[in-house]
Amino acid sequence: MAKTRNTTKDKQVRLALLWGENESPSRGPKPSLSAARVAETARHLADAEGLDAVSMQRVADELGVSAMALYRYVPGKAELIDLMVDSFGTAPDLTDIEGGWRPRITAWARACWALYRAHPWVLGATAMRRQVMGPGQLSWLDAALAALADTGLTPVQRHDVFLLIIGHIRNLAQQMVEHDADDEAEWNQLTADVLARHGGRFPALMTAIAGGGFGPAHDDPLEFGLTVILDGVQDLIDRC
Amino acid sequence: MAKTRNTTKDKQVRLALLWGENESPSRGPKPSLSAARVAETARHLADAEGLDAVSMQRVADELGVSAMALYRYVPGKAELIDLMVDSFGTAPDLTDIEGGWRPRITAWARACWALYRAHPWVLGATAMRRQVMGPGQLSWLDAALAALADTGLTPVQRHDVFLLIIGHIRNLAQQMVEHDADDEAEWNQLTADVLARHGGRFPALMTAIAGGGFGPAHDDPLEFGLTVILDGVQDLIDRC
DNA sequence: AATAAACTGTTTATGTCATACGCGATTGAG
DNA sequence: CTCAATCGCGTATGACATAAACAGTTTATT
Repeated sequence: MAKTRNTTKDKQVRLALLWGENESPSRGPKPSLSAARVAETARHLADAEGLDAVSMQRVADELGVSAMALYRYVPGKAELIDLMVDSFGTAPDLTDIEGGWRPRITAWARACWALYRAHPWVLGATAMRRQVMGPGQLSWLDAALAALADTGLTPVQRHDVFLLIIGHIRNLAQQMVEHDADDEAEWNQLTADVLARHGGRFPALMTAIAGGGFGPAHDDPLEFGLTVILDGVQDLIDRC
Repeated sequence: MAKTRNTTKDKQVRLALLWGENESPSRGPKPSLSAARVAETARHLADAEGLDAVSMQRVADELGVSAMALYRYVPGKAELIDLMVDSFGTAPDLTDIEGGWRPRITAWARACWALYRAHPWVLGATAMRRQVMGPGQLSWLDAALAALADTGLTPVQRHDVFLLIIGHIRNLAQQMVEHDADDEAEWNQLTADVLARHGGRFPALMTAIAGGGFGPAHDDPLEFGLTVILDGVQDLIDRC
């Protein structure tokens, strides 16, 4: 109950924190930390050891304070994660890119993918929960929509295309998280054993495996899906 | 450390459980439950109250046993969730569908999407962790690959197309989880307030909002992305 | 039939987590 | 100078997964 209960006040606090709109207090001791510093520490921790390593206790240890001290700067863990996600700064400037919408949105996608690949925990930090967008995330959204401005698509369609592309990137990130080289081989072996026993029930799968369809991942995982999606978008544009 | 440590034995146990390959013991009292019954109970719980409601304690309560009793049937929570996911049975038969690959894979996608929409927790149950596929999941994979058999694409390409489509479905499910009608309006209002203060930094976004690009979701969320992707796949086929 | 082994469900304990509550210390506003 | 606001912290609390030890039950072996 309390978990899902969100008052409007809570939401305002959450947004204000993200947008740096909190007035600083006049009385009392000088704070030794700041929300940004806490978020930065948590981010380094996530980069180094993954999202699971980010507990309030651990972040506090890293900063040399007690766990409860963090709550003076951040309302709770959810808001801390919001801050971590938004702390990557704004999207790169794509306005100089020549050649129309396709090179521009491609460059956007590559930049976004680079971010997800460098910081895989962002996926877990933004999955399965209401996303509260701060200036950083909004700038990425803005950049993508700007890249699609001259397509002739409607605003709704442009938004849909954006969702499709970010979705593709997130899917790749997901597949990457699951991927662990030494583990991979072992699973493949065990699954092959199982299939040897039950393979008859999955003819298309057996054919695909025999044809190498489950071999090692591509050099450039983004390429295939992005091409397919953008070809489809081109068709959509042509139809209008 | 212990969390990520998986021996080969563990993996074999996990797969055997999923494939129902465990020999039943000869001595000792008759078990009052079974792995399948535990999984079924957990699944009902997840359907009714979401994945967060599925704790070992809660599932045990539901079955009228102590929490630890479950460990006689399931090695741990992760394996229980594997079972829950795989308990949906096999994919529908698509071989009767006329008109080539496109109607077939479309039917597959709609069936898959229906499953995700009816049981949104499946997304959370399969995200961010190594997927152990049982007979149920493999049958869905097999059906999708079979639908793409006559495209002339390579096995690798067919697998990639599959990943693209399942990814699209999962993205929609993700967006659906985040969506909560009463909540939605409130967030939109608060975000609009923020944008009124900082909107100048996001011109393309402001244009999109003014043009209705962030209005209510589509009647058929699957349609747009699926059409774009399959058009792209058609282009790919034509190029070969 | 007697015994031992295998298996049952349970109680109790451990460790991790987020976070509510209240304390004494600090400090700027009046 | 005084005091209320604010600081950082210690100490709960309750949820969670699961390890360990135990007592009762059933069957295979002797």
